[in-house]
Amino acid sequence: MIDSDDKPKRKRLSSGERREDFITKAIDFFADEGFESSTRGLARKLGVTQPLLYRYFPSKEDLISEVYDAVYVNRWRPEWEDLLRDRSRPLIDRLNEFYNVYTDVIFNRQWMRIYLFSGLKGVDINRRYMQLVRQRILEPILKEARAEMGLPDQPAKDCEIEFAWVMHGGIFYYGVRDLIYESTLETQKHRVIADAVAAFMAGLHIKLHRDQPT
Amino acid sequence: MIDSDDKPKRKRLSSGERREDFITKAIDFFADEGFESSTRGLARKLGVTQPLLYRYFPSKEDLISEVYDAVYVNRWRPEWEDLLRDRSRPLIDRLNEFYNVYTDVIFNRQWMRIYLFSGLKGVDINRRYMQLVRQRILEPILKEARAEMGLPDQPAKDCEIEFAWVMHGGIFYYGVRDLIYESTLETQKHRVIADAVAAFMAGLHIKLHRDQPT
DNA sequence: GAATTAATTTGTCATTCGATAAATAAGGCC
DNA sequence: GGCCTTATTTATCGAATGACAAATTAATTC
Repeated sequence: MIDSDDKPKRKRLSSGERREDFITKAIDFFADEGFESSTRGLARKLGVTQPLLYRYFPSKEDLISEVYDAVYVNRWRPEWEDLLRDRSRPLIDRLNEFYNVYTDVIFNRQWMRIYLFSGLKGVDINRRYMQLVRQRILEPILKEARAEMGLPDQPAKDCEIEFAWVMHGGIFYYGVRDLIYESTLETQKHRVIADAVAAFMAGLHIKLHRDQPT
Repeated sequence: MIDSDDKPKRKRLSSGERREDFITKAIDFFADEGFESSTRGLARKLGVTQPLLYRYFPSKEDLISEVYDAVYVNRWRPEWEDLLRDRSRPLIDRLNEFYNVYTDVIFNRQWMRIYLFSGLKGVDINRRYMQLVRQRILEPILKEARAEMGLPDQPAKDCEIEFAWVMHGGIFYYGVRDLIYESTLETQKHRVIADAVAAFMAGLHIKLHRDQPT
């Protein structure tokens, strides 16, 4: 009557399948419980015994590294960078579309929590990720803005990059409030993005014209 | 010759002093190592034995609660709210001064890390803190903005509050990048704040006029 | 300076942790 | 259907954890 684990019909997976299953579920597990949670808890969630983990990963830390890769590296979409450089459209449209598709990827509980957990652990993968954002997103945005405004191309100043970071961080923090603290209002995401992008673009116009060297 | 702990001249503190010392150093310790770090590690840092902690706090979780209070509750300055309501000055000046003094308090490694650690733990103190920010900071800002623009007083709309959150979050995230990821540029804090506040105010002007019901 | 109080340490217990070695069993191959 | 490979489990180790009880010692009181 009870369909408890009366029959320990343990399913046997190929090495590759099992490994993939481990990583996929480890993302959920560590996102929920943090990286300090036990390998036994993870094994329970996986439906296997704890030592089996050590047939696939030499240590807990190695497993965690693979989680980082699966979340940060594999979910990055190179076409985002193309989108931002498409000069057939006004930059403000590109920014809106970019932040909508970008947040489609990163605004989920897993991504956000893994990002914050790993940041607090001090692993350098976060620093590398932020360099990626700066070089592949923010600096191209500033380059496109100068082009659209008819200004000569030149490397972005520090304070311009920081200004772009404030918009980016403001949008990011909306996701944190939504997914970590679960305390956003009912405003739709695309509306928040539209307002943030509009304010950024207007502010940047003033800023770039003012900061212009003689 | 060696001034090692040859003489275990253990200093004896009064109950009150010891307790205060514990909390002060526990803030540093947990900010550095996270709340999952051991009470033995904390005791080592305090220069006492681990069971002594349990003479002052019934459990580890009780000690952590006191750390929250010391960081969140006790560092809030009610005069911030007065500053924002001082109509003898332009709102943009008040915002600049507010965010400069506010970030003087929260932009330190302790505050930031404790905030992020506790947020991921899911304790409700973060949610309460964000309610505080909304009610005591953001809603007053929107009220002041309407007054300065000569618009009738009315409760802020959700999307207006979210717009204020984006500025607030953008500035906050600057602190995170600086103190958690240690990867900000050399731009001075007050410059970043000035740009963020200016863009917010300009955007808000447009937004409030546009959103105005007939 | 002896007696008393209370701050602090020593000693310890039951769990839980990451990790390893050895035993077991499921599935593929001929 | 028996053999062989290997995926998986059982059993276990040593270290670390939160917490408690009892012993010790520094400071206070008279």
